[in-house]
Amino acid sequence: MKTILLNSIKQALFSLYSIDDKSIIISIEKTREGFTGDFTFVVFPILQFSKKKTEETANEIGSYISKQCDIISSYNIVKGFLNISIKNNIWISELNKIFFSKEEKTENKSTVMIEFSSPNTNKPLHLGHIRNNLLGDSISRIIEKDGNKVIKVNLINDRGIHICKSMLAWIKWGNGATPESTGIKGDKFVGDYYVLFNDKYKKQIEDLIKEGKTEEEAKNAATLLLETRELLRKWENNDTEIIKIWNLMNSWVYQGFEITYKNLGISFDKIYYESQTYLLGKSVVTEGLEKGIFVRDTDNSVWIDLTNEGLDRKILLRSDGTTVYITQDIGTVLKRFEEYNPDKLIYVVGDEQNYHFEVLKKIISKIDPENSEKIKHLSYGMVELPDGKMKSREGTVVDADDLIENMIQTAEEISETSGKINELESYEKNEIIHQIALGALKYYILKIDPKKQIIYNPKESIDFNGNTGPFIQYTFARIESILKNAEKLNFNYNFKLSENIKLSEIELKIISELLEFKNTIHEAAEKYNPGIIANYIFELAKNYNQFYHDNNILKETNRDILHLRLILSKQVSITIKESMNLLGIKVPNKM
RNA sequence: GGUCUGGUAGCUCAGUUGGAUAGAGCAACAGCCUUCUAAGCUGUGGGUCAUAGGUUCGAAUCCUAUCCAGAUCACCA
Repeated sequence: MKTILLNSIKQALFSLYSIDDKSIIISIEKTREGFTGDFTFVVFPILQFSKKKTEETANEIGSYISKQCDIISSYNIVKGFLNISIKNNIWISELNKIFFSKEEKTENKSTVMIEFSSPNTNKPLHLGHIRNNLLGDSISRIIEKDGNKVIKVNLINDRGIHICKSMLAWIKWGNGATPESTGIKGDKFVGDYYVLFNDKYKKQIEDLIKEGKTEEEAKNAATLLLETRELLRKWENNDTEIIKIWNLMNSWVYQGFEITYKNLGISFDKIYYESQTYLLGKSVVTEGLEKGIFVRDTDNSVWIDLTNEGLDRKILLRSDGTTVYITQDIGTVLKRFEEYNPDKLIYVVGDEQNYHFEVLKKIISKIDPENSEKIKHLSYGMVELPDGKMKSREGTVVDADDLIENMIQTAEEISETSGKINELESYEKNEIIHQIALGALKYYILKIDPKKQIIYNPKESIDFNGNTGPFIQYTFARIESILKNAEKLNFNYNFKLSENIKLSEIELKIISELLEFKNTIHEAAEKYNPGIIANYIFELAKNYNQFYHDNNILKETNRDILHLRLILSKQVSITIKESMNLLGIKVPNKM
């Protein structure tokens, strides 16, 4: 419909003022609230070609297209704005089209690999990780829905000096305790030992300073740190005893993560472990050295000089030959292109690493220029508390499991008061409450533009009214209830709507929104922004609620109008379900 | 200090790539349940779009400077 209109305008411009596509970008937009019309064409840019007055130009275009194009019912002009109204029956025929068109399976346009989550095995998941997980999961769904093949990957940070800290603490002070013996969730259990290590280490340093050492000396002399380093050496030399403990502790963590992932409804196609990838980049660096991309310093460390490109010098191999963070990233990038040859490789990582990814792209561009352009860093703002950053060491962390548990409790209370699902079986009730709790949480996080930071105030609970997940779920449940009651009317949905119905303003608005669904998905996929989907559903649900309030659908006596309203409702419910699914949110039939 | 990101109603956020009178939701206030689910609907109040210049028919949107907040610039990851 929009394309027909656009083409007609293009034709008008060409035949009236000989303007072709290339000399100017022609676009139409939705008519603003408060003005008559469905679409608006701004004529100001045309004046330089028409050399006529604004009104006159607008009039010429208006009368040309309304003769040419038979979907137009009327037009009006306000200043330089040409407002065009579309015939009523065209809207209905468009609704017929989307309702009866079978979901065409689009061929996979391209293959997109998305890395997200990437947890550290020392730290239980907190609200920051939740944002990462939800963004990664949602954007995967959106890109897939937009017609691409998506591979979701997770790279678990399971090695390094920090992992040795919790291992050392457990060996020294754990007395053989396990998550089973203590009843603590696996990832929390290990996380506690990490905290314990830091406490003891801090104390040791304080003691050393009291003995008269400087802070610097104390840090190097602390036996705990020396022992940790020794542990790391043993690990890297494949010491069987250490590897055994490492495997054991990791298995606890993974059991814990599994529960949280399941609660969040998140899964991966492939899981990488850093312990298996951390050596990858080394050979690439050696090759690069020979080609002169990298340089070796006098102390034997290897660097890349990016000062010409506005960045700094960056180390790639330490003087002792070991790799750093970015070295393994170089390796995994190249390996992924080799194994899967994705058209895009997206990293969902916080904006604190913007610089890291800038450097990574630059480095790859020197080794493999073609693929470097396919790397995309989906950067998002940190989640912070009103008084600053969450710090696991200081205990100012909003724990993922606790937060989910809180949400479930609130959902339960609200549901209890409303009493609408009280008579259900408890397993069914719990399922619905879980859906609502997670709907509220996910929507709350995802509706915000990823690049903005979120300040989460634990004292103000996440809302269940207004622009929220539950509001949309509620709208869906209401529609489902209507459709269920409508079954008694034995309505046959399989014939097309009569096009002679006069649509109300709100009906027209809803139809026009339904028509935008596909474009919205595409836009969200292009911009890597689930918030666009969230805003879209909210608008749709809000308008539907107004429509619901204004019309008693099932009491309508005119069969044609009843038919229209049922199909409209059904299409809205389908659209809500699909778009909520893009945010990873389930919608209940009752609530 | 250099670089990057953000600053829109008391609070949380939109603003379709430069268009008309800047919009929602919370919170406040006033209404609406004998009628398909009131987690809903309707209405009222609330703004120097951080500030100052510039670009043009037209700026919250583009440019420059300044202020505020955050991130980053490691032989950490």
